[in-house]
Amino acid sequence: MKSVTLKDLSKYLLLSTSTVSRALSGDKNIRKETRDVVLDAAQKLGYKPNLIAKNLKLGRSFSIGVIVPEMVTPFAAKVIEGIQQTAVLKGYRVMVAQSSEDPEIERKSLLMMKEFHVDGIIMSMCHKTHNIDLCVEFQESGIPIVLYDRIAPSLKVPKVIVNDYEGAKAIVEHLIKSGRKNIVYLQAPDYIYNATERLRGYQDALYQFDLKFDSKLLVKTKLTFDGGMKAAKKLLKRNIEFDAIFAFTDTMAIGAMNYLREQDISVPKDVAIAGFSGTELSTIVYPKLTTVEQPLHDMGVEAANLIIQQLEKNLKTEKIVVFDTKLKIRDSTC
Amino acid sequence: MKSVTLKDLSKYLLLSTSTVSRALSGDKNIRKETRDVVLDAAQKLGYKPNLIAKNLKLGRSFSIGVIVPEMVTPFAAKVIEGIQQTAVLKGYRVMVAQSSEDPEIERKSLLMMKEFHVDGIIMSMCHKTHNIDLCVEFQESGIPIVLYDRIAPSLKVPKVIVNDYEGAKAIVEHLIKSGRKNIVYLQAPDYIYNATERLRGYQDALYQFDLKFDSKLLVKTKLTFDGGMKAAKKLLKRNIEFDAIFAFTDTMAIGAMNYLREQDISVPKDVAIAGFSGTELSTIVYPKLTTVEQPLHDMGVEAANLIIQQLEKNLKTEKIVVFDTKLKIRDSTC
DNA sequence: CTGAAAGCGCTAACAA
DNA sequence: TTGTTAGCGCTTTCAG
Repeated sequence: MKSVTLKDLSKYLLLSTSTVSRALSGDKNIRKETRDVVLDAAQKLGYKPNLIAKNLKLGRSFSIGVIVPEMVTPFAAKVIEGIQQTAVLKGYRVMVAQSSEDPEIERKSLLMMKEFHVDGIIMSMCHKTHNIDLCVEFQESGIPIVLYDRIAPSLKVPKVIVNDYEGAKAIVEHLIKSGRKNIVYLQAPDYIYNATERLRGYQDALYQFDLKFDSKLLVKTKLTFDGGMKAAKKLLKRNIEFDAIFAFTDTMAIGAMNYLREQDISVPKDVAIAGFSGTELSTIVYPKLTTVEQPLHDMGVEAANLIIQQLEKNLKTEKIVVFDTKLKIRDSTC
Repeated sequence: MKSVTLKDLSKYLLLSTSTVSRALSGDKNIRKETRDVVLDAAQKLGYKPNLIAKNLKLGRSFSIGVIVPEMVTPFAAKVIEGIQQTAVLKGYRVMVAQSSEDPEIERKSLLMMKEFHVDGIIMSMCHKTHNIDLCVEFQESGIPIVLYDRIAPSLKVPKVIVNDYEGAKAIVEHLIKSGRKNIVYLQAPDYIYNATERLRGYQDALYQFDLKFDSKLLVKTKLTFDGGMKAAKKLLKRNIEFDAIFAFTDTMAIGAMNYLREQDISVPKDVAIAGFSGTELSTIVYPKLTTVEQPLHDMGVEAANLIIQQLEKNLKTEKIVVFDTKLKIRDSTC
């Protein structure tokens, strides 16, 4: 089942391959009639360009690499969906790898992407500095990079993020307004960019309502259900008084919430819980989780557009696209 | 930042490109010394083979397409992880697309995969017949296909599945043994292969315990949280008496469970709930969900191996690999 | 406006 | 054991 090639087409039409190629690629140096003839024949013979050959010739692979930290939650899936949709529409394929929150795996994935000659890379970094050197190297060797969500602020590349500061501030304000005084912030490790942004939002919300910031209410933990659980455990064990938790991610929030419930602490009566992400997860747990919703699909679309822009126009930007978030108040707070 | 090519290498070594190529590819027709020299030089100059060129020459793309029905749950992610890991190890890249449970999107994805010249396809079909024609066509045109989980029984391709019948039977037995008499089966639409297998397990478990099968307890619904919810709603509205639900997927089980709770029906006291899949979702909901766990990662590994086997050995099998499931009893049943 | 020819980087006959 | 050569399917100068 050999597929029909440009050569076949040119033989059939008694034209040169170059003419056929030009017709197909919409070159202006061609008579309209010949163009139409070629297009018709291509249609009829079922001609499909061989991307591999095209790639070799053009030195591009028409593929975009995506590296995400995890895929346990629908977070990445939603973004990838947006990327995929946009990319395929413009003739790019998408290759996904997950770092599993391990900077070394992330590094290997980057290297792999290079070996596979992806044209560009979209990445959410599991560590804000660890692989910066590679990213710079890639940039310099002509592989553009776009960062989203978990970015490295120092890297001079386009970025797609949400307003972490505002989102965090809004949700903490909501907690305060509903009468909470001792609000824990379940923080992510420092090597995650957004962690500090959301901390700022948390602190400013407190200040604004004349609540003082208490570092005992700051618990650093891993970005997992388990991390959230352990953090809650630690809080109880240390006998720290708190009536609300704002967690860096929904996952952590859910982990904490489930642990508290197991200890017969009522959510939201005793402790209100709020997260950040806004994936489907937040609506299937009990009670439903108050969270800051991010436009994940759109973020993916934007990231894809940014990378393709660089590819097509050879245009180096450092544009930062900031999406707004939406506060979703649900049963875990009141 | 041009990368070093075979030609560069051959010029540098004053050897022909073919010799260098042979050395690198581990051809036996080469003197050990020259081989070593070449390998050394390749290392030193940082030679990386250009896969695109290789692809064009060999008529292969060294990429594997994966088509999954959804990525909202970690189900697909786990399988993909297994596929990815195995594939990359053997020099293949993985390209993922999701059909979103829409056979037409699945079809488009298949076509896209072909356009991108993937060497083989791993797929979990959202509809057991809709795209069979394309699959057959692909097979015949030399693109091998491996099916997993949601298979099409009639397709003569390798398949990776779990023992749906046994898994379903075991979990329903567990429900019966814990005193449940009126067990609902939330069934998936008929166009999903496993739906009928699990139904068989359900029925046989009933028969075995002399419970009669009541078709009123069979509710067909969509494979989503929402589907589960609506099914539960329907059951209540119809005033059907039931003390347990066995759902086709965890997602559906969770949807139903959440709805019942909202109606102040206690799980597991009034109604026990069990699912099928065994992803992390089942452990983060409240109460934790009893489910049939599938070895998703291993299924991915196996699927990747099966496709690569066909690719490398040009070996057409129709091997069906059946994995065992594990019954995970949690708080949603007792 | 069209054709001839070269070449992207690699592999694999075929020769030597 | 090594080199020569052709060619995978396509684009793109350069001539005509």
